[in-house]
Amino acid sequence: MARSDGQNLTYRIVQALGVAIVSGGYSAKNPFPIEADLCKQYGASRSVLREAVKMLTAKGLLSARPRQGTWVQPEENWNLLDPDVLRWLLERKPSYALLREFAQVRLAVEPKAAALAAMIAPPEAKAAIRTAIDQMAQADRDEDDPLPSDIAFHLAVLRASGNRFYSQLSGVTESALRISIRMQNRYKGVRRASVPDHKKISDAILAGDAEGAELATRALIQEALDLINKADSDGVPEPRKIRRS
Amino acid sequence: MARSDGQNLTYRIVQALGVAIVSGGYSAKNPFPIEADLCKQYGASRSVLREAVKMLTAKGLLSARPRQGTWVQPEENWNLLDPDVLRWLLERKPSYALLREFAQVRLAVEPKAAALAAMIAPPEAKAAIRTAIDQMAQADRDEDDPLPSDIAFHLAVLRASGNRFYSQLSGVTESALRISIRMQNRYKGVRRASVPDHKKISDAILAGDAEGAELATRALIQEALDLINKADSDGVPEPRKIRRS
DNA sequence: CTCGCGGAATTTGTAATATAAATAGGATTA
DNA sequence: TAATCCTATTTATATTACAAATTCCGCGAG
Repeated sequence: MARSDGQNLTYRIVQALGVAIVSGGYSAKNPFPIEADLCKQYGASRSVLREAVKMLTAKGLLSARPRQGTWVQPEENWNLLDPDVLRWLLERKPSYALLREFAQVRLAVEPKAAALAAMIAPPEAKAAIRTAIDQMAQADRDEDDPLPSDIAFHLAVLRASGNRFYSQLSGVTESALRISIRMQNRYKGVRRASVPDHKKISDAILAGDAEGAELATRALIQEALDLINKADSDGVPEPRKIRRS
Repeated sequence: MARSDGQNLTYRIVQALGVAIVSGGYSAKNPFPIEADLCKQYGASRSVLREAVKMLTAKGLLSARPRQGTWVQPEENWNLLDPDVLRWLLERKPSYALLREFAQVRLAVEPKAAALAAMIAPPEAKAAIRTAIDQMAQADRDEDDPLPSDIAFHLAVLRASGNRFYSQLSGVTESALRISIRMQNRYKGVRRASVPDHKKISDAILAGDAEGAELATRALIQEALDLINKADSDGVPEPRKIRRS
């Protein structure tokens, strides 16, 4: 995994700074430090520190110039669709606004992905969908945590679409789905995901019914979106941070 | 601009390596070089070179380990939605497949963005849409290049949606739109974009007609998608590379 | 007093070198 | 043959030095 595993120093600093930045830890009255200070703060050499800063720059979080120092980019320049950035945001600064916007993305994309999957998914991709839905049902029967198979199902559909951008979203999606679904299930007061609703989607895809898959997916995600809006307007506290792994 | 302006050595190397990677310039028989060789090749110090490699790592293109060297990640790990990565891909290795997949994304997202814009766009956002459509009409009358205002229109709609992910896509979209629209216009044999079709969208948004905006947008983009598929099946040569700026 | 100019100071950019850590691959030995 | 150790290679980290960009301040001319 080339992710920020925290194995080596550079990635640990990327992680720490990335979280601090998206959490709003730097501002006008607490500007982003200069290299020398960051070195002291993290007890790292200038090399590693600069490499970490460069990685965050590549993700649109930072920018630097000689004599002016390094500063946090305005939020609209952040690469929100970078898996790391989105994960940091959702884990450290979850908000109904962000969950709603992400649900809107899902509402736009997943039904189309399901339709494409119904039309062109190769056998292996269909098998992955079938496996996921089976495991969901299994978890439901055993009263296990349905979250992993729920996520796996949505990812499998996105991948089965054969569209590289949709597949890409699945990487972005994993952490977002984790939070969305968890919130959804907690709010509903049940730990069960709605197996029948998911089954409807997979049946349609496996049967090659594009329109049915699209409609069923739209219905499922619309429900999730409605739930977020309801929780928001009901004044339910924002979903809490994820515990450190 | 924190983009790869080519201003300083690091960004020039990021650009050069990024392009080489997405163009498929490295493979089993031509593996990614070790740091020492890259330093010689680009006449750069190890510091700069490592910083450039780290930036590409942050975009999912590379991965490295002691003793094993640095290697190109499988394509499914690339951050396709990173503006740099997508631009490199489209400028250097345009293909109908990629254009089609991107059009599918637009088909999923832009109608929803238009609908949201109709519902909640603040006055400034609506003004931006109005300006863009006016300039399109102007360019049409004057027989100027309609491309810039065409792009501006689509970006304005995405931004007006108030959804940060959609706005994000607009950054990603800019270069993709440039190629898509150019291809579209060239293939149609006209340099004119279809002003009436765009006008229909903006009218609906400005009137607060969400459904109308969604439908009109879907129609426009479906047409673009059909065009790509037709050009592909007609065996029209792939869109050519963009000239160096 | 104001404007412009130049020099000093600060901060990132680049270079060069040295050492540590990880690990693949070969040599050695039981 | 198999387990172990050794060595070579490559990235990871640290340190130092200097270059380049740019702000800021002070000084002098008008």
